[in-house]
Amino acid sequence: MRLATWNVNSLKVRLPHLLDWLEQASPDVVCLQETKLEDSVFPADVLAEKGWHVAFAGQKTYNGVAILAREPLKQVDRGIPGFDDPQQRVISATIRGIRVVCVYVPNGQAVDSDKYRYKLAWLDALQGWLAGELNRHERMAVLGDYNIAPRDQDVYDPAAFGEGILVSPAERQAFQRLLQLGLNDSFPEEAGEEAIFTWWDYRMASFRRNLGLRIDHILLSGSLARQASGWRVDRTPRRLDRPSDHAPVLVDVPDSAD
DNA sequence: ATGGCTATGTAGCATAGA
Repeated sequence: MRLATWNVNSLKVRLPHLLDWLEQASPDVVCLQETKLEDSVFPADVLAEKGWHVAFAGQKTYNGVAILAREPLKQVDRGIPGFDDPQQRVISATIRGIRVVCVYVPNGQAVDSDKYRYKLAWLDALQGWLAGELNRHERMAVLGDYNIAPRDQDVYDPAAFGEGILVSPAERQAFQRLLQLGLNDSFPEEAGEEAIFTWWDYRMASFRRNLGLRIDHILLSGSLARQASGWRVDRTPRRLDRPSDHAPVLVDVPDSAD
């Protein structure tokens, strides 16, 4: 079972890229972020024609998340229970016995801004919710755009970022608290510096110069993490005309026979 | 030099992203 996450930065613009990529990369489950589409205009028909089951939670202009799967999605839930939020940033579903949670973590804009405080509160709510979810679901995957680079090596120029957003101690601590729940980063510890970034700024020819960040992550519960393999970033869609600024991240986990 | 793009909503720029 191949799991993937991709911040498409407008599904309207990126739908052709997505359809091509689904054929090329042959994932079984795909979490999308920043669809920027209201539910009434989500391209469910086009995806259904290609054999995809879909669940989505969108809004106008901003945010929006979706899960695509080769098999039917069960127990679809939207948002973080108990955290009242008009921003559509979370959708979850069970596919083939795996609880899949798709997250679009707030950006934070600037340290100490209202949006930064919202980001930290949001992460706190996410952690509280996932703690319980992990007790209910042994096989669980939390995929998405976390807007956090966990280590200095995940940033092309750590000095330039200092303690700003995406790398600030409070954000990194929030990420570590997710790991402490029993979620494991499927990113291999032994990975070098090559091909680990998942986002490159549109400006400054950042992609060509590989000035990027690793901010999209696939976290797995223990039983899944022990058997996961093949973590990788697929940079091919980032090379196309009018690309998303994020590249898809994939990992393979074993199919549960039952 | 702290910018440089891109997408959206909306009709010349403002907001947001990371």
